[in-house]
Amino acid sequence: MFSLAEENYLKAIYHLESKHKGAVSTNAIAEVMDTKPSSVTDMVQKLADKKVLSYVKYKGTSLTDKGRKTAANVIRKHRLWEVFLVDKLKFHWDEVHDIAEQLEHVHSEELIARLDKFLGFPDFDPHGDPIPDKNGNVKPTEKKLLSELNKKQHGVCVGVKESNSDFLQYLDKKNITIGTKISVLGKEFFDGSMVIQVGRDQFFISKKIAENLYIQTN
Amino acid sequence: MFSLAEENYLKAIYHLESKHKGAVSTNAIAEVMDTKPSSVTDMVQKLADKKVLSYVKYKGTSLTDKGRKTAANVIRKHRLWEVFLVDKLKFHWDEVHDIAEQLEHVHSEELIARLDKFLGFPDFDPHGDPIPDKNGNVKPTEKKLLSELNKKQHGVCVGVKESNSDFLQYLDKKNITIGTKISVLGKEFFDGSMVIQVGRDQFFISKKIAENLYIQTN
DNA sequence: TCTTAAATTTAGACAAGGCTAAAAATAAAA
DNA sequence: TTTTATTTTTAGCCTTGTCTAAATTTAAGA
Repeated sequence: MFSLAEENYLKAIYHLESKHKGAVSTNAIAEVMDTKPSSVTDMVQKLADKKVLSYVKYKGTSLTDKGRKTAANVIRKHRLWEVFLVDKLKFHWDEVHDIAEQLEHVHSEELIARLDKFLGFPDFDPHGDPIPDKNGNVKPTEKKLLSELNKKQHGVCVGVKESNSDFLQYLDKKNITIGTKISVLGKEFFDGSMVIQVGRDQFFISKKIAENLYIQTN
Repeated sequence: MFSLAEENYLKAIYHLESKHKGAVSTNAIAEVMDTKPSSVTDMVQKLADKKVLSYVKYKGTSLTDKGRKTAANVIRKHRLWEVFLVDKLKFHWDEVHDIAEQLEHVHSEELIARLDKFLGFPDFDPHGDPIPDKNGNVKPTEKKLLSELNKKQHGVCVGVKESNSDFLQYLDKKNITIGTKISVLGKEFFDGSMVIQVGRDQFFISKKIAENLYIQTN
């Protein structure tokens, strides 16, 4: 059994590993955890003792299989609770993160199994992120960023990369959500901006927006 | 905002106050919290500083209005989650306590408001205990113990006093649950035992059982 | 009322997690 | 290849919540 703090560290390291390949640096962990590097060193040594990550002084850490599984399980719980909050309690997708952050630490296998069933065994959370299975495995998905599409291509929005509140609210204003069809009408190579079509509306979006929207084409 | 430990102390003191009138003793708190009296003294002094209870050395403590409201709110959350676990996730009523014990500490007013609505604004939890409202008020209910009934009286089971797992499983075996009609066919004054009718079945129950079942008559 | 027993509090210590300041190791620049 | 800058670790301290052992207060019995 892991403490709340330990679970949060494992989760953070899991996310960092999936972004930048190779060992995760102490400073990187400190930044996302919003703590001091010295605190990270302490915790990382403790977690290494518990065999959930391997740590080499001054060289960084990486999760062991056990650590990766544990982290994936916390993320599984987080995302299932997010589905519950949005689908059942009718929260908006930009409101659920902090609450799920608390709910993810409730310990009960049975609870999660039943919640999963109650929600209809969802594969994705409200932001389009995949929900790991009981064993911590994540189905590989072939999605691309909207910014990778070219003129005249189209696809369906299947997720967002960043999910901060401002961005999600922007998407709402533009009626873009998971499942929305998006067509690229024009693309400016100078700054990466695009003109896209969403439903009957056509509008301009910046490169930054296009780089944070995942699209499935086919 | 109160810590997990503080919320648990407030809850325990709330329950103790409702059982035995007058100030709550340090030892009594230590017993239900499963800690040492010295730990209780520390915490109680801290909570007195926070104005949620009044404490007189060697004399015991009692909740202030603020403390009572805070405690009732934790209990409100606990009971709403229990309703969720039983009604929606199909847990059995003897399985939900430990999970609700964790869920009750999730902080979000909005979450509880929406959960309440989702559950249809229930008034009682699966054990028949009343759910306090947002302001910490509990509707006074006029229920009596089955042991207070006499021969030929009858009523409907509206709750249980103790809710330990063995007792709840006994009730299940006898098909007694919230809403079950119970008639007293006979009562032995020597030991307080009874013969009761539940559905088509008639059977003997001990005084101890009868003292732990709440009945509404009328 | 005096004495013993029970309840309660104080003092001092510990583990978890975090912080600051200083030391050590690595990386970058001259 | 030195020197400087950055990253990481160590050492020592703090807070929360807990414990044990000892001291103190209250309650009970003779």
